[in-house]
Amino acid sequence: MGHGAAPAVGSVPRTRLDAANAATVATTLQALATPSRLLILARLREGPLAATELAAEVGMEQSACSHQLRLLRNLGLVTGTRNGRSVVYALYDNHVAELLDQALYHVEHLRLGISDAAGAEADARG
Amino acid sequence: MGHGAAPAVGSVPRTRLDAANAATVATTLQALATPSRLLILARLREGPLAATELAAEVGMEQSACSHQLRLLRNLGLVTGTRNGRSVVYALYDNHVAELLDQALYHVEHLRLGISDAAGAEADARG
DNA sequence: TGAATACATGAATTCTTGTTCATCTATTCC
DNA sequence: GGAATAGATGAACAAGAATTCATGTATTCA
Repeated sequence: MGHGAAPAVGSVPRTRLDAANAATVATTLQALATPSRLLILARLREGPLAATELAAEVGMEQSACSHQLRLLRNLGLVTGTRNGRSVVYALYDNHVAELLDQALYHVEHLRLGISDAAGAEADARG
Repeated sequence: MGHGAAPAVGSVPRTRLDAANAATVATTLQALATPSRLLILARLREGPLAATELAAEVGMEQSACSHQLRLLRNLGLVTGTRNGRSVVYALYDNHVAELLDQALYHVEHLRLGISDAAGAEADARG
């Protein structure tokens, strides 16, 4: 396969995935499946921030960012707490931060093997 | 907030996420953002399997499953190796397995706090 | 060689989703 | 109260993606 086994980063209890859970899990993971939301979460990973500043930092329009923030709130990934005129957003808890970290880490390492995978795939198609 | 900090499961090097990377990372994470692919990956997590059997086990039509498998192959998440008439699919490497494990683990724990988050959110809007 | 099994693929369709635009609510300060 | 700032939200639009259907390719076996 040309790609050795990766070192285990951390061992985590395995969750059994049935068809019923798949839908809800997929819904939550969709939060990480778009560049805009990924940037939002990555920025909040570094600390809380008001909505407008957040939009500015990730280069989105206020409205678009607000829509995405609502989605992330509904998924329970971020919280928004009013502070005067502004609403300060933050990651909900450590699970979100770690989910992000793990996702970025593994995806980055996966991309190192993509050309490799393409080659193996070509062989398979033979 | 009603939700304490989660115990750190494993510490992983932080990846800096800029706008350029966000798109490619999001593309890869989309593999986990759909019930069908999630079921496919979860099944392969338990061991390699031929395409038709895989489709049967996750309850998909052969064609639909094949389309998703192609996508997963192009992302470098799974490999398909021909074995006689059948093509045996497997997770590409340990990073895929761990990404899956971590995602399932954290999402499951996130969902425990969702009603909590909804409450906090209502307060914030108040 | 011909039938049967196992996958792959292209086109079409339908559903979902992200963004924009316009507008609306809430809060602060005069 | 009125203006200004900060966010939220609904409708509309555009783009993307998942599934189905029909068909194509590859391999085995008689």
